[in-house]
Amino acid sequence: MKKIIDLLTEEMQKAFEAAGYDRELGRVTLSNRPDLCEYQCNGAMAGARKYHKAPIVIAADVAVELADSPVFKEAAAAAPGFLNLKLSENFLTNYVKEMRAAPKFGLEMPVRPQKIVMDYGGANIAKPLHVGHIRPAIIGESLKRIRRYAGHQVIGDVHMGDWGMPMGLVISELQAREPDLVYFDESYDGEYPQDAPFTISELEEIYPAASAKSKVDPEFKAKAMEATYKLQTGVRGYRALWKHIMAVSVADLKRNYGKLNVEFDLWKGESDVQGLIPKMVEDMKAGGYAYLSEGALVVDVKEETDTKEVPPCMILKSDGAALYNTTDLATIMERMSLYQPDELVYTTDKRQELYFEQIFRCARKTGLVKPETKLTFVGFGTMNGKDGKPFKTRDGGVMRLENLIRDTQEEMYRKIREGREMPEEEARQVAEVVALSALKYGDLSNVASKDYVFDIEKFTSFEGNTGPYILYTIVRIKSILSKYVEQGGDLEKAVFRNAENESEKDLMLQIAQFQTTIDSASEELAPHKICTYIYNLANAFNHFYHETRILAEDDEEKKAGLIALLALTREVLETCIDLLGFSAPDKM
RNA sequence: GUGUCCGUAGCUCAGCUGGAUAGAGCAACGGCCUUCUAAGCCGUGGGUCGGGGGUUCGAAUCCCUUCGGGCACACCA
Repeated sequence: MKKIIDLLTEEMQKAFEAAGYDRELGRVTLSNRPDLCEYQCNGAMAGARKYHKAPIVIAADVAVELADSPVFKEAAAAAPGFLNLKLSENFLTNYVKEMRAAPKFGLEMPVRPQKIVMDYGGANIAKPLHVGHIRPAIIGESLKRIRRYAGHQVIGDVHMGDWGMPMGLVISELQAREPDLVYFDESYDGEYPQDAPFTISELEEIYPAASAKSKVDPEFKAKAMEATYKLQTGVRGYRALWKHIMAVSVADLKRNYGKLNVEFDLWKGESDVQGLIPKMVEDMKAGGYAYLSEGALVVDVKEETDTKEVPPCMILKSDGAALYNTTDLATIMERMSLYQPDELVYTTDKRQELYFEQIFRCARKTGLVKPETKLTFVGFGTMNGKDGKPFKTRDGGVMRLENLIRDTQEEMYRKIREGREMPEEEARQVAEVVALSALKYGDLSNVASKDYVFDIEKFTSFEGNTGPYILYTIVRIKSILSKYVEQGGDLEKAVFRNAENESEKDLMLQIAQFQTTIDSASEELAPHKICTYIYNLANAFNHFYHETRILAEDDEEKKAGLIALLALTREVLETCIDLLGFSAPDKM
């Protein structure tokens, strides 16, 4: 179904036309003076010059045409030339009624759905996730859900760092500790064991140890480099060991991302595209794109219109080795051939913007992507501590993501026990759900590209613009609805009635903004717009709730109408938080 | 140096395809629970939208300039 704003604009355009003015002037917007009106149109002022008339005269002419409108209850011209609009209750009721009956609340599906690959994980093998991984996970997951809901086909890829020196370091350290492992016996030609010779916690200890050792022990470093080389050239035992590292690590990553309610369709990594590199490089040379500069193989990506200097995109280092660029370009190539996507979306730290600009230009120039393939970079800011600097543990280290989640859960648990009578077990479970909302809403409610301050007190608060406040609102609604059902009511049969007061109408007006919100959040890749929306919606509901008796209403038809409104509010809120990547408990 | 993002209430932030009196939350203060979750609701105080100039009937929003800050600028990822 059409967005409410479009229906209003159509009605307004008809009125402009009927009054003898250009219909294009009839654009309706949300009111910025809620005390005066619900929607407004500023077209009369824009048309003043064209028609050599005072804006107020034009506005008055148009208002006359709207006198019998079935859409507007009131259309008043106000100085200097505003058209102040109030909706007819019938129109609004029908609109929300239709929303509840329609799939996705009437959100229009794209004429041509896009196939989109989203790259948003960036986890590294053999290294635990840390706080730096939280933003790509939260934002990327939400963007994926939003675009999917908007009707597109989205493939999420974690794109792991699973190749290169870190792998060699782990293998060498393992060899130093357990030289007798069969993997290091080059004469061995039997099957390797099914089970890995280490656990995830051992692995997590091995890597930092190896990394530290390589910085002070040149001999060890040389060994690690050799191991890296052997792995990359396919020495059997090293490959087998690497597979163990992968399996153990990926299982752990899945568990940790799972805690964040983050899922990937693809668990591909840098290793998957290594085989594509030689041909890609050859093609770039053969096509005349790549040339040697200061010993390195590069592709120029400057453009005429540049106002800044854009350095060339490096394909191979001067020693002939591949680098991150090489892998990223090869990954683009692989994605194009496997999935033929219409768009590739990268969600990474905004500091990588120039880098991706180079990569995108290079991919375009060398024909890795089609001219119409969209390449999108979504850069996010840093999560800072209260001191305004990148978030650190108390002793200045990098905090594990697991610990950040755990701390948040504990804080949430403490608050629940403080404010509610709830058995410990249940409180733990509720705390988990609510903590996730605190973490995610705290992140997503900010504009993604900006830095934000991680304030556990603020995020876990039940007051103000927070995840817990949204959940609390949902829980209140759920509670009433379940009581209504207990008393023999049927949610599906509840029929809307016209709003009888301002707070009820305002709630309906808020609900009717759903499609507009989802559309712009999807197009602009902006989850914070959904946060703003549900905060407004939750406020509208709480205001309404405060002054309306629902279950105590004697008039059964009226009660059913209120219930229908509650049910729809709940459905919209729950849909929205699902797009943000969290959910609500039944009680809290 | 070049480019880029940002500067809005004491604090944390919305608003920026120009529109009426610049909005929230927190913090402060004051009200509202015999009634569906008071983790709620209502109200009060708090601002030269960094400064200056311009465009416009109208600028937090667009343009220029200036100050202050963050970030990025080929062999890291």
